[in-house]
Amino acid sequence: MTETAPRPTLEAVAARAGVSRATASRVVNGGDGVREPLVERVRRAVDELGYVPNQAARSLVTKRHDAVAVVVAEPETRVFADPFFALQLRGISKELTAHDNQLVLLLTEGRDDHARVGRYLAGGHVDGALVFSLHLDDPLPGLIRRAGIPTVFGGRPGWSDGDGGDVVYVDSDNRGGARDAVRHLVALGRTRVAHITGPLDQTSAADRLDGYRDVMADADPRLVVPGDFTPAGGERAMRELLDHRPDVDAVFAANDLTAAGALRVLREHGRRVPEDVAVIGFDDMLPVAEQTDPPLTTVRQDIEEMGRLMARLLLRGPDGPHPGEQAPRSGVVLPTTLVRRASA
Amino acid sequence: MTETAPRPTLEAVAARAGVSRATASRVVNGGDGVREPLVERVRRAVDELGYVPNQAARSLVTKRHDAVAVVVAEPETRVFADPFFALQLRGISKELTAHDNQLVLLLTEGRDDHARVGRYLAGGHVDGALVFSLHLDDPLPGLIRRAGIPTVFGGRPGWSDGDGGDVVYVDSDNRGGARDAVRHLVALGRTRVAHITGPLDQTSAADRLDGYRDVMADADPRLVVPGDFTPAGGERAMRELLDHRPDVDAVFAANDLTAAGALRVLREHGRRVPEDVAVIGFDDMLPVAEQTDPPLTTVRQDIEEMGRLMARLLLRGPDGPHPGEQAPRSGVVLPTTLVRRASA
DNA sequence: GTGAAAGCGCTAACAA
DNA sequence: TTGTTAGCGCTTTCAC
Repeated sequence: MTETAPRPTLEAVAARAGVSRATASRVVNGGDGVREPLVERVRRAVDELGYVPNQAARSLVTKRHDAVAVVVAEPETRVFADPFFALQLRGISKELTAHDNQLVLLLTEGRDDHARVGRYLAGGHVDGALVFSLHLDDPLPGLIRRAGIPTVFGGRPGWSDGDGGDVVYVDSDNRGGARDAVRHLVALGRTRVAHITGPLDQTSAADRLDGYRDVMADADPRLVVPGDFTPAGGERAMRELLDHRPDVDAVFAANDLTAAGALRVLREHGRRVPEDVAVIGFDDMLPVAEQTDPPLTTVRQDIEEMGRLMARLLLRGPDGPHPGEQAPRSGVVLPTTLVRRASA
Repeated sequence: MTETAPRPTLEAVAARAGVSRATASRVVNGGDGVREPLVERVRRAVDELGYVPNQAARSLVTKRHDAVAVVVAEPETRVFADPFFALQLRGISKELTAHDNQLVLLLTEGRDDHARVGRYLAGGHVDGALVFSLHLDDPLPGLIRRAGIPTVFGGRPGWSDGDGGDVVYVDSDNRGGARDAVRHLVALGRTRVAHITGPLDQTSAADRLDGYRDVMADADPRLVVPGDFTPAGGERAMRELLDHRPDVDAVFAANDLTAAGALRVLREHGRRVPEDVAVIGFDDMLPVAEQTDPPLTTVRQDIEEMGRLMARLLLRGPDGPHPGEQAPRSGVVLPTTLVRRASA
């Protein structure tokens, strides 16, 4: 990596504009309290020299970094196999950019990485962290709390906080969305509504199951079969379902991928969808939901907005754009909507 | 964003270990030329205090940042709708982590963003950039070259470099992979092999078309129809194909998504795959290729490895881990392999 | 081998 | 309003 040409310093700008470094600094940082003609001269000098502030020097004294870490625990490849995370990332990026913050991405792959991430966060490189922690037993949240930097979680964390829930997170209404889906199936006249769950150590999956149970309180336990958010898991579960309860007339799958798998098995067994079995997914992952046969009725969540909101909450601290307005001390839950297509 | 507790400085470590700041610094940076007992004492002090070096202070003097920007131009949502980019990102992240570098993600959404990114890169926040620039007319590459920082491109850039090709990039062998695919179809005895292209302003798509032509030099031009890397585009193209050349007996689709669309239309028209029409995709995007009906024969590229390699090339400058070993002055092309499943 | 001291580029008191 | 000055925490000559 070759060394680049030395860039002009504030000193150079000040000299060229015929002012002190302090005044030049003031102009660069907004120009409040500097008389117009001077502002003008400094601005010109900045342009002519192509001056860009040295962030390291600035951080050294301000102790701010205008950077936010996005931490993604990634025990499984799955996290990346669907566009879910990418969409959140995009929302986050947009919001951070709007506030002139940089996005530092921290991907973790195991124990060693956890230590590394903990060190990084504790090391004061960033002003805050956005964390995607998927599992109940994830050590990451603990590490991060110990690092003592402002944090917003993506999805409701699985652990309960010892001292009473001042954990900030953004989640979508998994339980409510599941309820809507199942109610829709019931309204369609289905009476033997099954549920293929997600991995229940993730709160999103657990919440969806709860939503199902809210409506189908006393359903046959055999109508609930475990899945894992993958198409293969959906196939397996659907076979089991067909085995134990061949009379099943509706399936609420924990996500679209699972539903896609179920759909395939149903076709394989000659069941018509939705005539014989109605199917509903969750996520409204377009590339999946629109491409299944038939297209999938599903529960939509605004994933990009979740990302934006996370960033907004993080930035909205005492030093944030709205000093008065306190960040919430716990979770924010975004609504979901049922999207009707052909499968139910 | 609340201010966190003041962290221990090198000064504190030195005091605790009973050495000078300079010695403490030496130990923290590897400990060369410091006598063992002192090293030991400093190490202990670091642990006890939980000392983490202040990166801003360090950068201020070293002018290095141990950070690399990943720039992703994202004119279309598509970039994120497939796991392609996510996989590269993962490869990049792994490699950077191994070299203690941070990953700063820069997502761009339009003209304004370009200026912002240019400023950031020129501003000396990072030691280098990994750039994904998809289109021929993208202004980003120019901006970045002007920023004058070491850069590696993901995919062969569409523009040719004025002063003779010292553009470093990593690509996979799109042309060779396409050739293999088409040859395989020919070997199957197919004589009317069609190609559904990708967007031809992307070099990957253009190269795949070239590969097709290498083998099918004098095919009916109507066997080549434009697609856009999406399933919808694949459907459209397949319909056109069936219209103009109902006798088509094989299709090489520019990517798996396109192939999935084509497959659907073929089924719709009662054509059996592979009996009536053999189909091959490109990418081996598992969630797509394995889940189509029938599972897709396709050309695999090692996407994660591309990411790793990009990072490795960037880091391998004069200051990198292998000072002697120069980075290549142009492109590195990774091989592809044909993965046989049921569709051809 | 170790320490003293200078200084990276910037902001923020404080004086003027 | 503007300038002077003192660091922020670290690395790196340069003496010792």
